[in-house]
Amino acid sequence: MSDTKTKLMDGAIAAIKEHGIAGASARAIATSAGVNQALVFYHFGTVDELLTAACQRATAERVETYAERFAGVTSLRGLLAVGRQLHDEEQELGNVTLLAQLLAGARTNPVLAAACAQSLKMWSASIEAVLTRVLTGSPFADLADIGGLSRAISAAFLGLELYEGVDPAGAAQALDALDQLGILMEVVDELSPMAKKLVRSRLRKATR
Amino acid sequence: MSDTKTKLMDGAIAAIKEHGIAGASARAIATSAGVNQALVFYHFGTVDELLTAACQRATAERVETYAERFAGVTSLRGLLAVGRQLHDEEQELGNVTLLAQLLAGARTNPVLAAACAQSLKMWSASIEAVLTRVLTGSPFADLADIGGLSRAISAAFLGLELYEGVDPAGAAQALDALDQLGILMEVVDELSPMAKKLVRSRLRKATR
DNA sequence: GTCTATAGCTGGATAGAC
DNA sequence: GTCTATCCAGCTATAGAC
Repeated sequence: MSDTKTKLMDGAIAAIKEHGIAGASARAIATSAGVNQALVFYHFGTVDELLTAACQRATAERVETYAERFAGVTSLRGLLAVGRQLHDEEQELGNVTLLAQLLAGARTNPVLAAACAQSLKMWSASIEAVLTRVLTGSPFADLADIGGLSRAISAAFLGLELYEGVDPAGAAQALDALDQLGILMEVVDELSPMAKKLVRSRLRKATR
Repeated sequence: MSDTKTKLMDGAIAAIKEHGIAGASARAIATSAGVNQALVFYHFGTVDELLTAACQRATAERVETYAERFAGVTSLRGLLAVGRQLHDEEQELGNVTLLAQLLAGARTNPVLAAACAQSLKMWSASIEAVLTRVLTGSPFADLADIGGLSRAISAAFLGLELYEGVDPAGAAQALDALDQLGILMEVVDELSPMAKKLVRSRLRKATR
């Protein structure tokens, strides 16, 4: 991978963070990257292709960074705690903004949509691995759709990111509420075997 | 309110739905509205001001439409059922896309950000009213922060909307998982008084 | 691979006739 | 209030020198 290509991908990410997806033009990207504007087209053909490549690389990098911490999670609340760390750190770095901007852009851009779908899958897969580990033996493990739950969690964090942009206090409040939901699930998990059995059968009945 | 102003707001919404926030130019909006491009500036000063006005009007209209159905909700799962209806219908109409696009645009546009914050508040307030009614007497009513929970729900739906754009099957799966969470909360709510008391005390302890 | 220069287009915004 | 005409900025993309 040539040095210029890397610079351009970094520049693309910086430009989206600074100007939003609408302002991430070849010129803005080249300026951020400190290279000539024409090189965008030489190396990537179109701006969209560059954005796509940058998106994939950035997500892979971030998922990698969190892999270790996800691996250490042993409870639902622990997962949320990592989620909050992730939210705070990525907020600071502007990385989830990035994904939200790319997703908004993906609406009217099929190339970008494909890249975004893959990025979301990377995050969901990380969460799914944790959930599978953590929920084994709990009353919902056999009933709940772990894949669905991990996607719901990914989506919630995505929404929170957008929310944060316009109402930071509200977003913090929402995170606290999610924590309480996690507590609820764990509390149920720690009930006496009899109570647990009851919950299990009610859950089963309700899902029919 | 003059006829042209109304046409322009309708046109703005149509343009965002069709071209995304990045493609909602004065020209595109005027074409959608069937009026002259210069009238955007005569009536609203800037494109951003027009987008802001259109966003507020559209949200108020939609919240109004759902007020009655929200008022009829008597359980958490009932709320989610209305949420699914809302998700499906708004998906069909493209209205939540609209909000997501506006939120993405708000990142780099303070005027729009203020309008979006108000729009989100309208939705959260609707949900909060339902939650307050539905959760009265349940073990989490006095512990859970209802305001936070309603914001979390708003955020989750927002995120799902973006998710839907790139992975519709995954979004549907996520909604099913949320339904199961609702079931869990209701099951706990229907436990024997003794079990309920236990959950309540565990919840209290865990939130400390 | 990298640069300059530029063609060709679309965008926001305004002046001025009606 | 509405329309035409237009200015100018910024955009993608390419041609061609180095």
